[in-house]
Amino acid sequence: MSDSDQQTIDSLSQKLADSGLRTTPQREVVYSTLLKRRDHPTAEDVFARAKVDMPTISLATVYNCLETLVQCNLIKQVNHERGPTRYCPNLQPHAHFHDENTGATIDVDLPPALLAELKAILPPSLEASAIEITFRGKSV
Amino acid sequence: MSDSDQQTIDSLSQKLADSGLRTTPQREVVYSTLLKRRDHPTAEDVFARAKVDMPTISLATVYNCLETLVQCNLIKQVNHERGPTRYCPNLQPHAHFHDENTGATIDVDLPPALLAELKAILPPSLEASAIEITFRGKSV
DNA sequence: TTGATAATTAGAACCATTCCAATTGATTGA
DNA sequence: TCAATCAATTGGAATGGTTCTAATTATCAA
Repeated sequence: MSDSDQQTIDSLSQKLADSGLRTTPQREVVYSTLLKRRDHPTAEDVFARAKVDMPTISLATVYNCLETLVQCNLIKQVNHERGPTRYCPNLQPHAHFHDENTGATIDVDLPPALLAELKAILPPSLEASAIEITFRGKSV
Repeated sequence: MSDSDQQTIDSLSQKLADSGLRTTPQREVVYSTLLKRRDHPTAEDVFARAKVDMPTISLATVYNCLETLVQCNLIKQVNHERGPTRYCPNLQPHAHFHDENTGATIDVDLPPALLAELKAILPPSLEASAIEITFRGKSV
């Protein structure tokens, strides 16, 4: 394991501990799987990749770990139409572009000013805790 | 049926015909159900409401009709996390606010200028055909 | 009217996800 | 150190929204 991997596992342990949760080998494998290839894998994708490092891990555990990581704010869920949920370790404010040609999900940085403008369109009675912006289209 | 209902059914027929599809009693009932209460019902909701006017309609037909209406650009699908798909006859550019208190989905008008700014954050290689903006939060 | 095509229908199948009950693993306190 | 307790993992069953299938019914065009 590289130094930077060890560092990210440290921050994983930190955030888990903050929520009173344990650092388990399964959680480490699932989290490092997401960091390794940031291509918005599904739970099944993560399962397949995690099994390379830990052949005994179960799909149920992958779901459990992903949910835990989401709750600890280490990763984000990405939904597109009714497809399977995808997972994303990018914590910066960003939008998603769904490429209809390839099926790929691409991160698009979101300028803070635009985020503020978006929040401003809400009537005062509505207080947003999260915004999700999704583009659908084709890459040329 | 009121004059305005008849008018909307006329535009339904028009758009269906444009796509080479027939105007059926089921499609009329499903469409008018969506116009009657614009509260983003699920397919099951639409089914329950449509049955009042047409007790023999089936859930499969409701799904078929909703899909047809989406394809004819008469209604929009709204997805939120992994909940059931909801349906919306509002064709103006708008965002959705999901109220965590009530579960309600609220339309929020989207200024054209903001829409343009959003499209501008995409790299030139990505051409968006649709944008979806969803807020999650609480109403106060 | 007749044949072709479109639409509806009931129920089966699907698939991502969640639930459940049993087991395994880790931590705490005697 | 050794229980006792609690957390986490596991395989498989169950769930729920949606889609598929095959049969029937309705509509249209010749």
